[in-house]
Amino acid sequence: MVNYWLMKSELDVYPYSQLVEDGSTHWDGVRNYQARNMMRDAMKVGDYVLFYHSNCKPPHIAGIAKVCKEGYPDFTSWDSKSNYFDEKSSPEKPRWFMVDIEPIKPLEETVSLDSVRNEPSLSEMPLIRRGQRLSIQPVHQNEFEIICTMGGLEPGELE
DNA sequence: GCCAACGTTGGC
DNA sequence: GCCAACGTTGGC
Repeated sequence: MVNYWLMKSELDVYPYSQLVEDGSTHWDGVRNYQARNMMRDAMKVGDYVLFYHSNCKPPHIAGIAKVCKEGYPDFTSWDSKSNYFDEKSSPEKPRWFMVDIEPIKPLEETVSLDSVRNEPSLSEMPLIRRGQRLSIQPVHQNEFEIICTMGGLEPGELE
């Protein structure tokens, strides 16, 4: 069964356009256990991802991506030169995990945080809950489809 | 196992 | 730059 997710990325760190340029990317650097568990245990190849730009005005959902590789150890965690280095993680005992994602389609029109907030059928999304900082969040299928539609895409015409 | 101090996220 | 929310750390 296909699941749906939202992943946050700071606009000036890794925008959706960079994902398009790269063709795919490994989602390294997540150092939060809840987010790790979702990547390690729950995210499956073929799951859809809303790609969210944070730290910009206005914050918004920029495009659709797809999981193309399931949870595996985040090798930056044992690279002492990496910003994401964690001395408690090793290839033998990895502490952190990541997935790979690939772009599917940018939204025709980005969907701002405000418009999510103003859409009653999206009122349950953790994204708009005050103080919600999780960088990966589960999304319901109907929420995913509503956002696609708001962004000018037919949910059915995604590959 | 409690909880205060501290760090990070991220909208505003 | 501010600050609310919340996760983590570490002393006890």
